[in-house]
This record gives sequence, structure tokens and C-alpha cells, in this order.
Amino acid sequence: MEPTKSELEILQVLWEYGPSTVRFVNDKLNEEKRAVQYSSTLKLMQIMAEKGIVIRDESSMKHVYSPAEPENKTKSALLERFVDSMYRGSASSLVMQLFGNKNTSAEELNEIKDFLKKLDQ
Amino acid sequence: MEPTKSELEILQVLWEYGPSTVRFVNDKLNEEKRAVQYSSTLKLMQIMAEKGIVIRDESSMKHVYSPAEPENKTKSALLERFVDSMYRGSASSLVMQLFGNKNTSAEELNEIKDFLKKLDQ
DNA sequence: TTTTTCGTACGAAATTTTTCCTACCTTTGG
DNA sequence: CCAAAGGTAGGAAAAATTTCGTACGAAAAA
Repeated sequence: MEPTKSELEILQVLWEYGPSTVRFVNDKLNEEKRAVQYSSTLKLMQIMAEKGIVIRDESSMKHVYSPAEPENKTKSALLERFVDSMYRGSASSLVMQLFGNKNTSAEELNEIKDFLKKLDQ
Repeated sequence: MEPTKSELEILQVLWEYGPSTVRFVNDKLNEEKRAVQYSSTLKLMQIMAEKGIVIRDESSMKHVYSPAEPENKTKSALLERFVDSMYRGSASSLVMQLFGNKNTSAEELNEIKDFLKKLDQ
């Protein structure tokens, strides 16, 4: 399923802090992103549960939500969609754009080079 | 300004084929993406013109639309937003995910390696 | 026990995005 | 000239997304 923009924000909180209550997520959104009412976050997380984007543990009164899919799986899928639609599936085009226009630190470059070397083996 | 999903599809046609009429864009959308009515595409492109995402040449009866910003500028901005929100701005994280999960051809890998070498110089 | 606090559920409203109907004008072919 | 084809403009409707008010129950505090 396709997370919307707001749903993605919520997923990011769950990814970063692990399974959480609505209250916790709402607080983080307000701290880190933007003002939003508790009931709005609640509603959105309920919708996400219906859609199967998150799963809800209702065993205690304070429901605890977790991502239904592993972080990497979701991110990979989104990244792949991005590459496909923006760069016709060419990963190298994306990488060139990424480093062509942006100032990337030497460390980051080295990390990547090492990583690519390992891929060969 | 933020192109929406549908607006992005239109931009992609303009990027691929250059300045185009609504008719042309609509045909391409129907060929390459999905069924959509002429008047829908027209409306969307008018809105994009209002927003300043595209510019419109009205000198002839068949208006010709072109992207207001260079392709690379828009793509870079979108890519950067993507990296920031999904990978906390870490380009290397993104690259690792890209090649960690996906089968990338040897050619693509070589392209990238060459590219990274040149970056050093 | 009573009150306050904090939780969920639900529906409706607001907003944003997308779609398309209709009117009307211009060009082209007969 | 007249009809047909093809263009734009604009408004309204539909769909998708987001927001939040309110009701109500459970837990905690007084």
C-alpha cells in the first residue's frame, strides 16, 4: 500500500523510536515537524491500521502501533519507485545527480567507494 | 513550488519530448501512463502555468508549454527532499540502500565508479 | 466516591488534488 | 458560406487526503 505524505511522517516516527502510542507520535510530530491536533494523528493512525500499513496492539488501553513492514522494505520500495519514475530506473543517473549538484563530504564519498568495492566481491 | 503527482507526470513528458501542446502531452499520458481526458490534462497544465511550474507560449492558437525550471534543477530539488526526509540527508545511506537491495548491472556500477573517481579530481 | 485526566471511536468538515462537462472561439475542409 | 474538427476557458463535481469536534469509557487523582 502507498503511504501518503502524512502517513510517511508517522512511519518515520515509528521507525526512529520504535512501537509507540498515538500520544507519543503526536508529541514527536509537534516537536519535530508541525502543529497537529491529537485527534488528527489518532485518526490517521487508525486509517493506517485499517490499510495495514501499521499494526496495532490493543491489549492495553493505550494502543501501541508498529510498522507492518520492516523499515528497509518500505524504504526500498519507495526508493525504487522514485528511481523508476524520475530516472527511468537508472540508479546511476540518480547517483550522478545526487553528487553532481550537492556538496557531499569526503567521508560520505569514501563510504560509498568502500561499499561499491565490497559489492564486487 | 511543489509539483503534485499528476503534475510530475506532465513534467516528465515535457522533459522527455520538449515544449509541447496539451494535445501532445495528453496523448503521451494515455500511451505511456493511463487513460485521462483531454480536458483534465488541459486543466492541470493551466493550473501549472498559474503556479509557475510551466510557462505557456500563447502566441499561436495552440499554446505551447515548457517547464519553467530546468529539468535538473527540479529533479535535484526533489531528490534532495527525498534524501532529507527518508535518509536524514545522508546520501551514502541512500546509495547503499539502492545497491544493497536491487540487482544493479555491472555497467551501472562501473559508470558510478568512474564518476566518483572524477569527482575527486 | 467524585472529579479530572487521558484514552479511543466516529463522523463530519475542510482542504487539496483530480477529473470532466459545457460553452464558446478559431481553423480547416467541403 | 457552413459544418466539422480541434483549440481554450471556466466552473463544478468527484475523489483523496487531512483535520478536528465531540461522545464516551477507563484510569488516576483527589
